[in-house]
Amino acid sequence: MKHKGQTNPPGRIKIMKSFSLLMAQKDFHSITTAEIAGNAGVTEGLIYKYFKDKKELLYQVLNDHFCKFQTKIENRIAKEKNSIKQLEIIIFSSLESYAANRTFSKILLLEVRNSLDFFDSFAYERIRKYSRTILAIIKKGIEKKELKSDIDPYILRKVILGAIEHACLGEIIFSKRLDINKISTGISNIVFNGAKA
Amino acid sequence: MKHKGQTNPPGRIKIMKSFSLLMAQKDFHSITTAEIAGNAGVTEGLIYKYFKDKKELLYQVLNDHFCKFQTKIENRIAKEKNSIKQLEIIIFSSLESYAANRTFSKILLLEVRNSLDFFDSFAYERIRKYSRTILAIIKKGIEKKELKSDIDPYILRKVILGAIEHACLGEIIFSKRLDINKISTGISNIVFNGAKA
DNA sequence: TTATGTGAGTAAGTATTACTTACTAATTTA
DNA sequence: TAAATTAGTAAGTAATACTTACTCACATAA
Repeated sequence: MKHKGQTNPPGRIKIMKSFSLLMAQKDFHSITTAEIAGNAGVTEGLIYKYFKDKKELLYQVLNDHFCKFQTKIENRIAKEKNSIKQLEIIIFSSLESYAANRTFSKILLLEVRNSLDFFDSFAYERIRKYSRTILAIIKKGIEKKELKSDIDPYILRKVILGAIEHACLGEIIFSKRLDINKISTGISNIVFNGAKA
Repeated sequence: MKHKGQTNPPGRIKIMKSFSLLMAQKDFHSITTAEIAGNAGVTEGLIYKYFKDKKELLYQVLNDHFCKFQTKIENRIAKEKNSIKQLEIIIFSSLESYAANRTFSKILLLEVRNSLDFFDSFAYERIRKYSRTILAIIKKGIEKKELKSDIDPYILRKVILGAIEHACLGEIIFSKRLDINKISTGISNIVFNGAKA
């Protein structure tokens, strides 16, 4: 019997909670279905009633977290008109979100990417949408002459996203503190003003 | 009986070649030890004579590729004195290396990071060394006033490495072509001159 | 009231897979 | 030439992701 995904029964919630908790402690592959079910207080079989496989459970957890982040950031951006300010909000908010939610960060930066399945998932579609938003801001910024006309919008997006992700990576892996203010102003300074003397 | 790692017997070479070939086709976790051994024309047991486990095989392959890359880039950098030029060489050479060797790129950008074991590996030590080289160039650049004195060397390194990695990511995942020249000059332009009009 | 369909959950598998053990055969070294 | 080391094999085993076939509770309609 297949689950239609309309309701959210207690078993399903318990499985996701149990999995999130375990993800905070160890990496995806070393978490077993027996563990997930055991900590959730359900049987292993139930996992497969609600999720196609272990990976889909991972993608669902990621999607849930990303959803909350996305609405928050969109509200913040809407309050600003200047494109550079908007991009600064994106840099700051992304760092803030990574710092505040380590499990989410670990999944997004380290775990989901190694399987091509992810790029067909609903969670990835959400990320693409976010990425398109950034591109739109950059293009608008060039149009309004707030950004240089000779820069490639796609490459600027890559630089910004890459810088954000790389800035968090070490800190996430080794569970270090993230000085959000310092890093976000540092990135903005380099990306917008340049490093050349 | 344990292998001491002094020699490089045919079986070991065949296993690494077989594994590299499979990595070009699918992701790490969906490659089985039976497949590796089968394609190499050896038995499964032999894998565990030369490698502690499947992960160590992955790290070894990465290490081999990285080794070649590192000597090449160090020669190129040595020929340059200006720190900005040196960093431009790093950006270009990294992109070139990622583009030329997809298997290596996939392993480095997508596969090794999800296990903490990697960060204890010999391969990671090599990456740290490379990373220290970049930092040294940046610090020297600030000293020589080729780079602005108000930028944080650690953050500039993060921006550069993040931009490089992110620039390749999509192209690696979806097997697209990489326009190295365009992307490397694009990144350099933004990082050194800034995006603000 | 009773029949029926459905969603939530369980119990007991199975096939696959990473890894182990205990063994040859060949080659090097003393 | 004897001993020790290295290269390699064959046949396991324990664990794990996933499957199958079932029960129970409950809503709704005849």
